[in-house]
Amino acid sequence: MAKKVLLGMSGGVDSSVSAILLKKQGYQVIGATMRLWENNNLEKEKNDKSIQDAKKVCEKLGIEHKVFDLREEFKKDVVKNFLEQYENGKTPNPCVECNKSIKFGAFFEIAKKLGISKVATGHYAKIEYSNKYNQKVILRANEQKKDQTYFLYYIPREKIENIIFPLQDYNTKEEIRKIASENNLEVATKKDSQEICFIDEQGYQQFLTKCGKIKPRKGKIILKDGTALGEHMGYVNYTIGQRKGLKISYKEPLYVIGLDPKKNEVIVGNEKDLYKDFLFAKDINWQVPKMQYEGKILYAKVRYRANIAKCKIEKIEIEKAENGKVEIKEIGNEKIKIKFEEPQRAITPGQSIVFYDEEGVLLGGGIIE
RNA sequence: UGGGCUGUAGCCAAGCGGUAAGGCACCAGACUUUGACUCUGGCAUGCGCUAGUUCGAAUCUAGCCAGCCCAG
Repeated sequence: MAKKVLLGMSGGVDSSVSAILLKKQGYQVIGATMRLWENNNLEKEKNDKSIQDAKKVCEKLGIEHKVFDLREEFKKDVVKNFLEQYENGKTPNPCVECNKSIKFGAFFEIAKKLGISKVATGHYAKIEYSNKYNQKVILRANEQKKDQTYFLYYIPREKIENIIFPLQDYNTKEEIRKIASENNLEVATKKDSQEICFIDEQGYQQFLTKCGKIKPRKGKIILKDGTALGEHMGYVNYTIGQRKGLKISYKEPLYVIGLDPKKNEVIVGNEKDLYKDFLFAKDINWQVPKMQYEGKILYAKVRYRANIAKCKIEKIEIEKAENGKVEIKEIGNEKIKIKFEEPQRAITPGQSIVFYDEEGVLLGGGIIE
């Protein structure tokens, strides 16, 4: 009997082609689309459309299609955290949390209940057995530009061996689209999705106000030395490194270099002020045995689209609660200090630092403080 | 009131007789699993106003207006 695999299908090109590839490899594929976020009719329609698209693909391929309602989980695990982080002046990356809790969390559990041990998604990333680490590891995609491993570092290590990324041997989106059109899939020309999936055209500022009940208050925009230059519309609307929307004319471009939620201030400076060569991170998850890496040279990305930079873990501390006891957390309880060889631009609290080895193996990552 | 200085796009600013640089801001598009960054494109038929000199004026002249500074 063919091995079963539960494939997450968004109705897009990538996951549809994944279905084709898995089938070709001899798997019994069960397609599944998740309802994650529905706050109004428009969003419901969007979800229904995605489900319809995925269903059509499954029908064409002669595979089973299921729909799962994970709205509660999504709200609890992803959206809540997203809102809290913004309120604290951080810039969260919900996809990281979603992959851990939803796509490779709740979705994984559903598969298990259905008696399916393998889960697949249309991510651009690779999984291979590594002799070096003696386990299956996630690797960067062939094409660096499309690589999505940045969002995958929170997947618990033991789950990797049951994950399949069917697109892993392809290099470009064009190849994927070609396969889709060769198989006469309507979704072949569907536009790439972008932005955060639960944020609509109105943008995240609207979202924070409506769903998070965050009331942005006006405040000062200041330079490092305290000179007031203008007024902001609420610190939640800014992220470090941001240039657009400050509405301040100055002798040179100004960038946000810090947020102060307590004083409700946005701190700006010039481009040079954006560079730092160290950072602290917490909630670290390692996907390979970590002990081999303390003090060693690693490669890391500080933002999804940042370049990979050489760095070193200077210090690893175990986080302790106020009573001095070691905190037990689901994800690691370490706090680490990273030192970069070259200063990095716009290191932003709430974003992730993701580590790789020199061969592109995803080692792990954490949240920047 | 007298003396001096200034007046170029939303902000800053070059130009000093030959047909309006640049920066910031803003807008549009590209890129994007971050409304970040980056990239590309757009952005004064007109230089406080009015008259004059000149083939030709933002540039020279006169008057007026506005703002700033110093004197009293």
